[in-house]
Amino acid sequence: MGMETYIQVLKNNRLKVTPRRKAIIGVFMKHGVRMGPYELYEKLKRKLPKLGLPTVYRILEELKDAGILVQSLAEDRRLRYALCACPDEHHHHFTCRKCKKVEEVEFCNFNGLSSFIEKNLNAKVESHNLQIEGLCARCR
Amino acid sequence: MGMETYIQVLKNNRLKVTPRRKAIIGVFMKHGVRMGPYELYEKLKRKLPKLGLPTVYRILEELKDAGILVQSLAEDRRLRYALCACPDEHHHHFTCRKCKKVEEVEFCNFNGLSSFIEKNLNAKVESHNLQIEGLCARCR
DNA sequence: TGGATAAATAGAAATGATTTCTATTTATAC
DNA sequence: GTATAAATAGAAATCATTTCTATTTATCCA
Repeated sequence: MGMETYIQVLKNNRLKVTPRRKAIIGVFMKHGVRMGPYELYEKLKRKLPKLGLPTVYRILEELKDAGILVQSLAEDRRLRYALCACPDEHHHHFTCRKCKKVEEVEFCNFNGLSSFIEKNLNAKVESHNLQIEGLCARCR
Repeated sequence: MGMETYIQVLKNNRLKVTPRRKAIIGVFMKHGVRMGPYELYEKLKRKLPKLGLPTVYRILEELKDAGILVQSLAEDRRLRYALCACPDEHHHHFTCRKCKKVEEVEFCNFNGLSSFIEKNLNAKVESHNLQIEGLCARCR
């Protein structure tokens, strides 16, 4: 998925196409790893010396809501973000615990679990979030 | 699962059976909902006026590592904890987004997804964490 | 049962991530 | 080009979380 497609997603979500937003998406496209606000801020402050950390926080949240980024909880109990290559269809992501690379997992067999819950707990399942970790092909 | 069993889990993990730890487990047994450090601190400070918030943070982390508690990420981007009724066998938990009650889901069909990842990404899957939310039988 | 020992805790303090706020700038629609 | 609302900078506040040290306590063992 190229920058043009992400720009289209921004527009679809009524988010303006600003240099900051494009720059942050660009960093994620360049480095396929998950990153936190401060890491992005550090990587961008040369090109964008006036960038503020609050702006990074806000943009990350907006991009997550738009489906462009996925959020995950890191070992240090903080949130990291990574690019989602296909925001349109439901799927999951695999993160390498060593190099932090995030890869798409275009597969989900949650239906069985979901109907188990609806049947056994009589509950209505609304969302599920799966965080998968391990070692990628290169690091294993 | 009763207090005696949790005490046994503490011992198995070489954690001392202290009044604080028992009190925190007790609060979770009484309220079957997920809670954060400050909520527990508030609920306990009458019975344990000398309890400190850092102690609560530490105990929550220890009980999570021992498998007595499960951790989940709440909407406010903070971590909450809930009791795990069967720390021995792998399973998941369902949280009601309205009343925050946490229920056991003694089922997991992750194998299919796992072998999909190992085959397609040539990665080694080491762990997965599934957060399931919705409306419980009472709140739906 | 009582002392030895390491683990656990209180309490104060520091840390630092995250959020809030206001004035200014900028992307977009017309 | 201009109007408008959205986005941003920058400073400051907030507050969750962690660190540190002295003290207390659970547990082990004689």
